[in-house]
Amino acid sequence: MIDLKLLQKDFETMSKKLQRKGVDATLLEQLKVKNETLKLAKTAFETLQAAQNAMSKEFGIYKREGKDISELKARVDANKIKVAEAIEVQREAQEELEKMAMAIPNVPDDSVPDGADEADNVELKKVLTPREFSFTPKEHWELAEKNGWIDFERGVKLATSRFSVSFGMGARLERALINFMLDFNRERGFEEVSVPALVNRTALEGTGQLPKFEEDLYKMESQELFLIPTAEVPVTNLYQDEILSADELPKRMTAYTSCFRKEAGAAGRDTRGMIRQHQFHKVELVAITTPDTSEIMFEQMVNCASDILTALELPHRLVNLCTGDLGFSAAHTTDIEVWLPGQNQYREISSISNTRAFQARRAKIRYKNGKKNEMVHTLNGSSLAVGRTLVAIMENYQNEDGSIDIPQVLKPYLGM
RNA sequence: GGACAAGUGGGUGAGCGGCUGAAACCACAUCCCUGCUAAGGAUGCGUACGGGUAACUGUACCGAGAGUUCGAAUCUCUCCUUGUCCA
Repeated sequence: MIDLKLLQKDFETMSKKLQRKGVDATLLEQLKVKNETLKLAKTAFETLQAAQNAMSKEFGIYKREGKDISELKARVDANKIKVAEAIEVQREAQEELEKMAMAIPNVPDDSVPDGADEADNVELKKVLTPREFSFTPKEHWELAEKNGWIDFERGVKLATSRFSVSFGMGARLERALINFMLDFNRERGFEEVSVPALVNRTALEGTGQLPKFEEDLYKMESQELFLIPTAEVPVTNLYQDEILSADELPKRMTAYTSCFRKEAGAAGRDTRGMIRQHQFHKVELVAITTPDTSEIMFEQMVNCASDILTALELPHRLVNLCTGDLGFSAAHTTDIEVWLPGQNQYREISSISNTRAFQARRAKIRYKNGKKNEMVHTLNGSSLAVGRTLVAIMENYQNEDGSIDIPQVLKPYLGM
């Protein structure tokens, strides 16, 4: 949620910044007016309610003293109608305001470059040099099928398109990667947590997936629960509606979960292979920090994810997402793209975001700063998407005959 | 799945429909006293939103929602959660 107080105080600046994210200026204008309306409605209601409370108190005194209450009752009854009207006005204003505010994305940092889509993202640095192949490297689906690691047809048979099944070394590699990543993260100070894969509406509103992106979520029919699109949702919401003490910050967590996405807007993209699946494994990093330390944490998280790829000897690069590619909740995001020689391009494998207080305001996560309660900063990042890592291993470690070498760091996890 | 019971502030735990935003205790914070490994005393100590330079003040919140009432932590209903017993 955007900071309504700040919007009120410095409308011009905030409006300009949000327009970079494509938010309609008139919508913000309306929001500001609505906020003022709500304030007036609140004051009106509270004044009436105060009178009501005062009269009710008098009522008790009258009765105790045996005085006649008929005149007082008439006054109180008349006021009661006004109170009822006032609260209705306030409730409506509140609802409308919330509806508008919840649909507005986070304010992008000034460091976020302008741009329409991923083509405008800015490369920050490259890590490791892609290897030279003496043959034409194959794409991962070809390698996966050739080695019997992944069966795309049977995934479709069991569910629908964009589902796959891993067999043998493919399945074992996934498990090895998950364990390797969790261990790696733990050594960097992230506590491992295991969380539900189904969450309620409140949790998804807290991290910003709802109300705007419901069409990309799988929803249960029997009750209002959704399959998580990322572990960011349950892990961040662990502390929803809590006031943390300063000395328990920063909180650093890592979790492995399956993630579920309808990929509603991605029809026709990456239809082959396991780049874009409805269900995929991911190891996630989540941090909750004080506002003044969130950028340091951000660096640590980016490094953590990048270092995993380095340990796996996978060439990759860091890019700063432009306004058009930036997610709803993020103030700024660094994507990590891994080199895929089969596709001859870098592809996203991790996304690390600082949402600053945006999610904290929605999820009501605060901490005690001296006497005052302040919003925390929340950050999240993948480290890494397991399926895509497997893809990267297949394409980067392939041999001319189609066989695939195993990265050195994974061998202990495979009993090799 | 069925029966019963309970859900109060960081914790334990009182609470008659008005004098309860909520006793008491513990924890915590500040101060005082003492000078020895521990104790005593004083005060303070929920959250959100609004008004005020400030002291302070208004409204709401006692699992959630709805209702009865001039007035609800306290009565009624629904739901959720937890515990116990039965299947």
